[in-house]
Amino acid sequence: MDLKNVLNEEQYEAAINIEGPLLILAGAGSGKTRTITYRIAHMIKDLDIKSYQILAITFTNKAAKEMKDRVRSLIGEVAENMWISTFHSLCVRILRREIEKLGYTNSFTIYDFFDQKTLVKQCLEILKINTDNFDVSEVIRRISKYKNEFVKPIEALSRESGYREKIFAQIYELYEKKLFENNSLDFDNLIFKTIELFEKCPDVLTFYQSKFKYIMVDEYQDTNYAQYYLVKLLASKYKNICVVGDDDQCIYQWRGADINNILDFEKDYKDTKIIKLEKNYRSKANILNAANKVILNNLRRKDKVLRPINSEGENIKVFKASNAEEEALFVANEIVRLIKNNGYEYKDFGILYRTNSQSRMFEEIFVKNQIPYKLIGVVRFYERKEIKDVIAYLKTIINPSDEISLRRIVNEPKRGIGDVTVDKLSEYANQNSISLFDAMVACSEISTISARTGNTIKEFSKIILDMREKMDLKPSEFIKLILEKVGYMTFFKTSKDSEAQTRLENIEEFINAAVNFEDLNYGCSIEEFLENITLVSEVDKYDENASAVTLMTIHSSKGLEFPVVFMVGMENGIFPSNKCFDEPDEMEESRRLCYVGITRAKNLLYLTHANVRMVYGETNFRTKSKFLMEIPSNLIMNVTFGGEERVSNSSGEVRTFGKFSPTTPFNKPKEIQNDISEDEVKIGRKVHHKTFGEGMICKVENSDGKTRIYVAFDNNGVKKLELGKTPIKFI
DNA sequence: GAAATTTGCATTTTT
DNA sequence: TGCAAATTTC
Repeated sequence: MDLKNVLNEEQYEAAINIEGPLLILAGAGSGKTRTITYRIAHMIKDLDIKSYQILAITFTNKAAKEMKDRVRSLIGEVAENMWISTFHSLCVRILRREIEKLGYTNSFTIYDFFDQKTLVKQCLEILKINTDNFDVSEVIRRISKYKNEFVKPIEALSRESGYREKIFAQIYELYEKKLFENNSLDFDNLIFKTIELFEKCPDVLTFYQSKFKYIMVDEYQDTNYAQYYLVKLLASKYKNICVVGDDDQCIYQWRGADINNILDFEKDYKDTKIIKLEKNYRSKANILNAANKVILNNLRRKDKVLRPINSEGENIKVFKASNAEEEALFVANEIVRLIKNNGYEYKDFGILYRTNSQSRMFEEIFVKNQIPYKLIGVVRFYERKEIKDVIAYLKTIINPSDEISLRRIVNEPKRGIGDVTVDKLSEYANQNSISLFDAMVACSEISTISARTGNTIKEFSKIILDMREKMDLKPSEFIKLILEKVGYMTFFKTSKDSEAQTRLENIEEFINAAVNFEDLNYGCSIEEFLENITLVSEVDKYDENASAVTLMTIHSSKGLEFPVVFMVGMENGIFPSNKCFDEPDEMEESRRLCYVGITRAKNLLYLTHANVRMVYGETNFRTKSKFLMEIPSNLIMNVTFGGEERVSNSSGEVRTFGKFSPTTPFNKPKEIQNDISEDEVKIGRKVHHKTFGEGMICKVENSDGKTRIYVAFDNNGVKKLELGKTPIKFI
C-alpha cells in the first residue's frame, strides 16, 4: 500500500509502527480513524499479519462498525476475521464461550440499568435497609465504582471502615450473589467477570493472549481501571499494544474513566513510542484557535496544540439573548437564514447543550417554525415499558434463572398472578433452593395457593416451557408467537388506555427491528438479537444522513462533526455547572467538554447565552460562561438578532452581518399549553390530553375566575377539566 | 386497581 | 418549572 500518499507524516509513522507499545495522541479532527484503518490494512496486506490476530477495541458500536466498514473497503473480506468491537461486546463474546468456568451458564442475560434498580431494591429489602438513607441510584453508583476499580465484594467489605461504606459493601456483596443466582450480569460485570475469568483460568488468558498478537484501543482516555487492566492482561504477552486517544477529550471521569491511563501509558509500557497527530483537518482556524486557547487553561494535560490546515474562516459568533426563548428563536432564525442564503441543509446543523432538559425550548420553536429536528438520547426506544416487557419475555425464556425478568412479566398482561401469589412462590423457592420459575412449575405442591390460581400459573409456565422448544425460530417469528400466546396484542387492542395505540405501534416497530436484524445477520438467534439491543445505544443509531437538525448533549456529540455548531446555554451555573466552581477537577473536565463541543464545528461556531433564564422554576439573571471569556476576543464577533453586529476586537470596528430576511418564515411563539386564552375555548374544538388522548370540548363553564371545560374523549368518556391546570393542547 | 393528587427533586450516561 | 415517583382517593 502506498501509505505515504494517503497519510501525512505523523499519520504515516503511526501506521507503520506495528511492533511494541505505541501511544497515538490524536487531537480532535486529526484523521484518527483514517490512520487506524490504514494501519490495520497495512498490517494485513503488506505485513501478512493474519486478521484473526488483531483486536481493535472502540467505545461505541457505531465506531466499531465504521472502522470495520472502512477496513473492509480497503482490503476486502479478509477483514471479517478481525475482532473489532466495543469492550462490552468483546467481553460478551469471550464470556459466552467460557463463563461456565465461573459457574454461570452461557445463556446468561445482561441486566440494564432498570433491571439493576429492581435488583438493588430487592437487596435493600432483604437487608432491611431504610431507603431514606440509601438511595437506589447511589447504591448503583457505588457498586459500579467498585467494579470499575476491580474491587471484589470481599475486598470491599474488608477495606471499608466508615459506617455507610460498610453498608454499601454489604449491599454490593448481596447484589453480586443475586446476580449470580439469576445467571445474569450487569454491564460492568461483563468486563469484571472477564478479568476474573482470566485470573482464575490462566490457560484461557494464555489462549487469548496468543490469539491477539496485535491490540488497538481507541478513545483510551476514557477507559476505566478495569478496562485498563483487561487490556494490560491481554497485551502482556506480545506488548504490541497501540492506544489512541486525546487526554483533552476525557469527559467521562465522573463515570470512572481514569485519565491517568493515558497520561501514564509510557510508564506502564517500557519503550513506548509516542506519536502526536496535531494537524486538524476538520475545523476552520478560528474555531481551532479558540479551542486551543480554552483548553490551555487546564493544568493536567499533555502538551500539544492542534494546528489548522484550513483557512481562518469566520469569527466565532456570540449571541446574548435576553431569555431562553430568544436564544432558541435566534438559533432557528440562523438556521433558516443559512439554508436560504448559504446553501446549507438541515443535517449540517448540530445544537449542543450541557443537559438534556435544555432541548425543550428548541423543540418548541422548531416545531412552530417547521424545522425538522432529531433529538438524540432522551427517551430511548428500548426503555419504553411495552418494549421492556417484550424483552423481559425473551429473557425469561432464554434464561430460566432470570427472576427479575420473570417477575416483570408474570402478571403482564394481567392474568391474576399478583404480588401475594408471587411471594408465596418465592418463599417456596427459597425453602427448596430452587428458582422462582421452578417453583411455578411445581406450584401444585404449595398448599396456600388455590387451585384456580394454580391453574393460571401452570398455564403461564407451560407457555414459557413451550417457547423454549421453539428457540430455533427467527427472532421476529419468535416474538410474534410469544406475544400471541400470552395475548399481549389482544390486551392492547381491547385496552382503554389512550396510549394503547402508541404501545401497539412501538411493538410493531420492535418486530420490524427484529426483521431488520435478521436481514443483516442471516440465521441469527434470538440470543444474538437480544444481545444486540442490550448493547446498542442511542447514538449508535444516529443517522447522519437524515435531513434534520441534530439536538444532543455535548457528551453524545463526541466523535461527530457538523458544518455548523450551536453551543447553547453558555452560562455559569449551566456550563460550567455550579459544582465546578468548588471542585477544580470538575472544572477541568467541564472545560474538556467545552473543548469537545467547540471542535465538533467545521465551518461556523455559534455560542449563545441568555441574560435571564428560568432554572428549576426560578427566573434569575445569568452571567456568561467562564469558558466564553477564555476565548480571545479577536476571535469573537458579537451578533444581535436583527442583523447588525458589534465586533468586540480591539479596534472596535463594526461590520454588517447577514440581514434578517423578511421572507423568513418566522412566527413569534404562540400559546404554550397552560396559558390558553379563554376565547379559544369553543365547543366543538378538538383537544389532546396527556393521559386521556384526543377528544372534543362539549361544554364550557366559568366560575370563580376559573374556566372548566367538559371534554368528550374518544376513548375515555367525558371528563371535567380545569383550564390551565390540565395538560391539554389544541389540535 | 386505576386515577387523582401530592411530594420531592433536579448534570453529563460510549455499554 | 416540570417530571416522575409516592401516596391517597375513589
